Amino acid sequence: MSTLTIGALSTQAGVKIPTIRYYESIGLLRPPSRTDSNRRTYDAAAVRRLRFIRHARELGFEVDAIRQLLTLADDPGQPCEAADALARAHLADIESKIRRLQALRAEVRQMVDQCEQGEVRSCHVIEVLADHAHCLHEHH
Amino acid sequence: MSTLTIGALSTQAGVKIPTIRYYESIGLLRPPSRTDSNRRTYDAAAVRRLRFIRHARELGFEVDAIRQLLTLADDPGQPCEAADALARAHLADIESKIRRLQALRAEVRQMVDQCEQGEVRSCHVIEVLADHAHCLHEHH
DNA sequence: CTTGATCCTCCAGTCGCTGGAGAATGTACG
DNA sequence: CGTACATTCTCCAGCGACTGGAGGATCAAG
Repeated sequence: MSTLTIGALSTQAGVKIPTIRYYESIGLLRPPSRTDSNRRTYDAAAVRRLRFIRHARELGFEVDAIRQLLTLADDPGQPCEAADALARAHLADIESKIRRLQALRAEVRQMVDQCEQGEVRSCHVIEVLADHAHCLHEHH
Repeated sequence: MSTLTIGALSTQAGVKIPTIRYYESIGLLRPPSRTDSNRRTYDAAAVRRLRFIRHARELGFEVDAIRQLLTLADDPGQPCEAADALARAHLADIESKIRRLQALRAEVRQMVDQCEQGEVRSCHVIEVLADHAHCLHEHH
């Protein structure tokens, strides 16, 4: 038998059941056929599609980007510029997040390193938070 | 005159008005006194407190951590271990986020670099997403 | 036939805001 | 003094991407 319950799809794709229903509700997954008793039934294509989604989410793609990637994946004759552009945009996004976090790390690290474990009165952590002027950079 | 309207507090602390009201609603800012016509009135201490909050948020501290930091800052005789521990925990969190993003960057970069700008049929971006086996690492 | 697993829908909550509706004030100008 | 515009008030809904609970129906096994 090649039809799957939502539970089977969940385990095969590694995505929780409420999440699957959520994906359906936002149009990432097409509404599947149903049994007489109204239960969702899926096929192997649904497993592939859901794995694609899961993988893209794990790589940090937003749902909107995934929606576009799925449209592209469904239409194999198209040029792949669009997919490439989405991935490049995502890469740029990741890189900017890394840079920002590295700057934060420097600030917080400095804060922690200068703490002399005394009283709050003279705590560097508290001081830095209270006064921006202690910071490495003007703008975070 | 040393009392401020919410608008003045907003500009002096660099925090939007709805956000100030939100902070009050979640207990980060204490409910201020009011005028006869029910408008909030603040003083210089409120500006300092709100700047502290803003700065901590800019450094990526979660609201819950800020709540604890504020309690500590209000009680200057306490040992600063607790503040230090919060900051260290935050530093560890930032570092783990950086590591995770660097791993993602490697995956996505590889995906993008191997794209040959042909058709979607043979697009590396789509292929990688469709099949986890193409990835650098087993687990993201 | 009964038990327990699985499924259904609907709704509320998470986090940290953000913004709109609609009404009440405050301030400035003529 | 009136009018216009700015500011404030409260309440409520929405973002993104889920997560989980309530309450009820159905299925599979013993």
